[in-house]
Amino acid sequence: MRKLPVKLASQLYGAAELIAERGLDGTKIEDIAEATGIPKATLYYHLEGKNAVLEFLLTDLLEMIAGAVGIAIASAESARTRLETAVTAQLGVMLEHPFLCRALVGDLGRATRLPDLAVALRAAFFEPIEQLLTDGAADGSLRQVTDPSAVATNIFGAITVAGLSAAVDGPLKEPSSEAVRLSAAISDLILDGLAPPGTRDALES
Amino acid sequence: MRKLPVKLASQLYGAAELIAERGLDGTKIEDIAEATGIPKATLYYHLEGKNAVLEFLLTDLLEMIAGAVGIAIASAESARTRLETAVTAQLGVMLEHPFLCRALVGDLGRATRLPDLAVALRAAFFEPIEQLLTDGAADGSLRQVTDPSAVATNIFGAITVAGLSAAVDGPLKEPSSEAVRLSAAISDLILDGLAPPGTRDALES
DNA sequence: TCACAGTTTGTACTAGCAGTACAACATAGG
DNA sequence: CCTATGTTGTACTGCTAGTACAAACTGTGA
Repeated sequence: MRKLPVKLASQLYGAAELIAERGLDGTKIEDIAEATGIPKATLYYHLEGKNAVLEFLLTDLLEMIAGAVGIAIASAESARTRLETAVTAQLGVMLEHPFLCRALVGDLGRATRLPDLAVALRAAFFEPIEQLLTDGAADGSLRQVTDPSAVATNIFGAITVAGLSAAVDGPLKEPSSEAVRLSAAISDLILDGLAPPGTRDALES
Repeated sequence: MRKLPVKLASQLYGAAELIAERGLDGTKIEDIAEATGIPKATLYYHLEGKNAVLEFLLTDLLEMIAGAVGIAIASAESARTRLETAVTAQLGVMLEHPFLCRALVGDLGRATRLPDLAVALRAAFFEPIEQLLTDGAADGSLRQVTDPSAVATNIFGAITVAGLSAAVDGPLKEPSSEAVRLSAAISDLILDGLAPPGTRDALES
């Protein structure tokens, strides 16, 4: 795949809503052509097919997430604080782009069958969290867990499903404040847990 | 859709792996016919099309999950204990049926566009958890949280993504012991949280 | 044994869409 | 003004979902 000219790339976003709504298979190339204003022949000149349209859009989303999370975890704060910031950052990007998220969830199967995308997905969502768990155990701001990789998957799942649910429920007027609200619930859960106060340390001793 | 004769229903499972591997759109009706041993004409006599094949398989999976979780939460234990049991139950069913899970994740978009299935999905995964949170706040075995619905979504996400990841990584020799391992990690996280011992109550006071 | 309803299955067909081919045209840089 | 590269319309091919239908098969009940 040649590198897409900037102008076309931006037009391509016009197809996101369509794909989110109907899925890639329910969307005809002609529909994409019409929605984006890019003629079919031009689409095929630059892209290798329908899948490439989705791949382009999703790669972009994942890069945005990876970027935002990368900034969040690069600060000098404790791992615990950076974890909270990273959660908010990821949700923030997801809620800013509900159509891309819906396209992602809608064609997750295809996405996981696109090898580059699977790697990008891991890099954007999963690896930063795993890193923070390690950092937190080191700097003492987070407890050492038995199975860090499984816990990272769980956190990743909690965040991602929260973001996807919100995206499926529809676009928001205030994406960033909603991101703060949802990430507060996640931090509340994964930091303090659900055991009633006082019972936790007792169980561990 | 007429009710499918039992014999055909059981044969239909032979298509699960195929659909998991390639997605529904990558799977030709002829392939399904060959894999299941049911001729194409017979498939169309009983089912309304490709989607109906997927719908049948996924409805079955969701019923199994709803059933297992239903048993788990019906016991007389504390809500906290029932929550742990329910997590294990859900993961158990998911890990027993990796191909169905992969088909589900692979065609999640289509699944969410099948209205019946979306309802079944909520009933199987989400609602039982929400109920347990309420019960736990009532019986004192779980802490009262600020936003129960958001927290339920997070737990639901943690479990589901754990199950789906395991399914995507491939079938297991020992699904039930793996389910125990994964659910231990989840319970560890959602009950005790990641804050180091001693810091939690201080923060809350 | 027969009649009849429902089921099974092979074969042939239709329709719609992804992707290709290609020629005419536009544009920009040297 | 010449050549590279990009743009676009049009026409075409090939594949596959889904349909049509007739022939055969199965079981039930009289």
